[in-house]
Amino acid sequence: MDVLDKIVSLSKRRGFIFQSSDIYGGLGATYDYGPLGVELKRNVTERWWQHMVYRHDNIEGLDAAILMHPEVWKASGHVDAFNDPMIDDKASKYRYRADDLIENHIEKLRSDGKDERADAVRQRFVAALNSDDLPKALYEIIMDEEIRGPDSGAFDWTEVRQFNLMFQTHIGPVADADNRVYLRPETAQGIFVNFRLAQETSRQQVPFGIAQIGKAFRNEIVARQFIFRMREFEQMEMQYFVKPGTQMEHFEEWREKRMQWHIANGIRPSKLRWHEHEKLAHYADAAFDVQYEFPIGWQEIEGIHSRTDYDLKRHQEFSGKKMEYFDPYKQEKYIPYVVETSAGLDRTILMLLCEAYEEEEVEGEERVVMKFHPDVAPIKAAVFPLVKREGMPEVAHEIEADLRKSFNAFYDESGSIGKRYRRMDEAGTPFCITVDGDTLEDGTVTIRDRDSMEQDRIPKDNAVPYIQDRMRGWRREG
RNA sequence: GCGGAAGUAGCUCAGAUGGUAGAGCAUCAGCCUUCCAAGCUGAGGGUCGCGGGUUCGAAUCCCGUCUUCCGCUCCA
Repeated sequence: MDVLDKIVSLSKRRGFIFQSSDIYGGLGATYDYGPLGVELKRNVTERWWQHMVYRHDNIEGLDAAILMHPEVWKASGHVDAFNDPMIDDKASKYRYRADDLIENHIEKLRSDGKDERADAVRQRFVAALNSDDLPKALYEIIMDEEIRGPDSGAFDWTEVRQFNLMFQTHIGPVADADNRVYLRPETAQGIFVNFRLAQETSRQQVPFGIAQIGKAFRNEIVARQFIFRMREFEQMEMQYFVKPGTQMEHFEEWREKRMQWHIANGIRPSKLRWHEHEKLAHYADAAFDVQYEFPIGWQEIEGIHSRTDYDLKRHQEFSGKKMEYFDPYKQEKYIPYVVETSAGLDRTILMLLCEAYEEEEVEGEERVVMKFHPDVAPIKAAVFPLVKREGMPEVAHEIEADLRKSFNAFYDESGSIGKRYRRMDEAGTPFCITVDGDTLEDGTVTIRDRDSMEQDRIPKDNAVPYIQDRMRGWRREG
């Protein structure tokens, strides 16, 4: 059983993450956050909002709708980019993009010196891309050119089928092509289309940013690896609008800030790295991803992209509305450039789960402990009466009620004290307070540290400041 | 979506050749216990993923479907 499987199992067992619609057999690549998971998630989004919006006087929040005008996705390029014509080689069972096959075929003709033929196919290909029935047009080219399977060498194809990665729905009770809308495949466009309104109403001046946390949807052909790739997922992103020509300095500034944020959440720097995009998307002039070393390998959790003025320009073109910013000092107008920080919230959660998961050996027994940074831990402290009598439960409940005024706390009197500690280890609770005989005598309690398993004895009334102090000084060991 | 494998209690699994289900852990209650899951007693929990078929009878055979895993394909 590998580590990811153990994390999946613990997530279900302890109430972090469940498969969606579990009692009906589950819904593919869709997951629900349980009682502990939702706390973890709220802590993360809260920290992100604090870090991005409250600590910067030039960043404003936004919460745009999931449904948007269909033209948005034409302007953004998603209608084209998220529609792939696919064809299967029946011999090898491999699937290919039909347009790629034809482009490669044209390349091959050229390298064989058959330029005339290549030009003819190219012409037909361009016509096909603009045709009303793209799959059929591409299929006919593949047939006429007798393009063979790259892996099998066979000429045995299925029809060309159109894959659309955007979820569709309809406005109004009657479903037809005229009222089709999409569930947003990314949150960024909600920021771009609101750029002018947000800027004017908040009276911000360039450079400034708009931050948003929200759901996005992609009808992924393959969506696996637990919550790493889901069909419904959540993004935390900020678009920073800057003066053209200054984008690289802001790009570097945000790269540094975003990396520090992950480290501040308790991720070891050795498990994080930058990945630079070799081939840039059509809109970008620089793109770096933050990657984390998951049990499944190094994978992206956040992208820092310099998107130029592509998006605002496209919306200006498609909407006919000006997307320019007027600089009152220099008396000049321009379409701002955009530096984007876009983090996957669910991937961040998975990263925190993977980072926290530890198996230790304690006196010959295995101990599973989630070493979350205390600030993201779902439960900050648990309170136990050592035994269920002599008034200890009552005192423990009083302490619990006191703790709950400051943060999420938990009470447990069931099972041996050691068992209760281990339960809280799996929940990642950093502190456990135990009421014992001495508490009844002198009002002190023991407080046990999740990571070291060491105990301090403190006055019970000092529990909250003690915990808050220890949370501030927390460092991941190792 | 294609190919392969799998789907039995919350978890990990056992149930040869078809005769209507078990274990350990977990959970709950009680006892015991003055600090790191291991004592005692008892309880709850499964129409064996779902639907259909074959059969006197199916967890066990056949078909479909859903889900998961692996390999493709895709990935702003």
